Amino acid sequence: MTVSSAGRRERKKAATRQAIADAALRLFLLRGYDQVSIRDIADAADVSTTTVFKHFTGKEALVFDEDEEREAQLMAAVTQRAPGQSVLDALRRHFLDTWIRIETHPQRAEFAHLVESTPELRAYAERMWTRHTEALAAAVADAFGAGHDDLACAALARYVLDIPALVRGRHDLQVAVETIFDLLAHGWRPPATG
Amino acid sequence: MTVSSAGRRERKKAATRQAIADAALRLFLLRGYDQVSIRDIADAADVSTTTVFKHFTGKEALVFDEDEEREAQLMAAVTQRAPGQSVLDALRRHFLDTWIRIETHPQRAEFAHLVESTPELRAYAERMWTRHTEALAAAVADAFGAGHDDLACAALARYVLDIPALVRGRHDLQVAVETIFDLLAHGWRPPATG
DNA sequence: TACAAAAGTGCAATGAGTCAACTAAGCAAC
DNA sequence: GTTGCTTAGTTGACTCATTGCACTTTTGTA
Repeated sequence: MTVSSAGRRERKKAATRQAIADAALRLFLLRGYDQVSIRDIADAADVSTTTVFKHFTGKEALVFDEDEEREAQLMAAVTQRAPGQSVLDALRRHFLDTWIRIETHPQRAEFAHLVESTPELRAYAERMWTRHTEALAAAVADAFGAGHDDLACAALARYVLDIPALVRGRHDLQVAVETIFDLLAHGWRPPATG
Repeated sequence: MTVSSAGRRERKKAATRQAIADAALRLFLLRGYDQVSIRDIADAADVSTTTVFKHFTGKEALVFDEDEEREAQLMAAVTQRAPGQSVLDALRRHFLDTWIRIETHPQRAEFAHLVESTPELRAYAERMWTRHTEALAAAVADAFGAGHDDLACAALARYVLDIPALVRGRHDLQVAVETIFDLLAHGWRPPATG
């Protein structure tokens, strides 16, 4: 029975994890982050509170269950860019094409609002996002054969990862992203004022 | 006796606050952040634990008791820059002159190590620092008569405030800071290799 | 079948942070 | 000075996140 039962444990584990994440998100959206306790989530998912912590490092992590994917996409944008395309250009395209699309997806709206309206989550999201700085910096450095501690690469990585926070709430994300990349490519210029 | 006794309450309050902050820092440096409870601090300062929270918003805030000052300095660097000096230049000078001097001050070393070695504090410090983005962005925007929501100004503010995190741990802060400002002024260039 | 690893449970404990009712010190006006 | 308002501080109980431990159940495997 090795084949048919292979990974039953894995699947059940994944199912439990998903049940917890689903229950958490549902309750958070329904009542607000602060108004939901781990106990509530555990009950809704029909597990014990300790089991919740076996699957997630903390309450905040329950909200951001699918972040590795987006990091991977970002990394891929650099490492698997079209031949002849510059790193900066690859990143710009990634933001304009992939990132904006995801961010403006209708389903994303209420989730975004949840994060937006909970200071604790906003802080966590930002931390989580900028935490990928090292990985992206390494990818950029590799693209140039520079050392992983190269300052210019680290700066580019961080500045690019700041973009989501910077353009948040702008009416025209497209224009906003272009503005930032223009600054990164050509240097900062004073704003044009009447 | 209006003069000599004026604000005795104020002074006592300030004294209590200081006693708490001092006790906290002393214990943190002695035993490490995680190994000190609010209870310990309250006992050392001879107040109740609730009093601690009357003066400080949370445990982390006990460590960063004097941050408004540095924000004010930064703001002043922009608003009170020498005539004819560009904003970017004023900021560069501020970092090279004032910021590096403070950061490399001997007394600062053990404090820096405490923050450095406590992930919770590192995250908090970064958040605290970048939280001033709005204020700095407004100051920069004012310098150009632009609106307070001007994206280019917001980006510059955030990117400048990222500098401490970016150059942390570099052997030559001077060079590191110059590198970043060069990027901000003239755009990003691939690192020179081979 | 028997055994080891992993998933999950229950329970108790720690520690941060909040709340409400109370005490007492400062301060002002009379 | 005494009356009375304001506010710092106290006390103790409470909620909740998070951890550790000992235990049971399930699953994979020899």
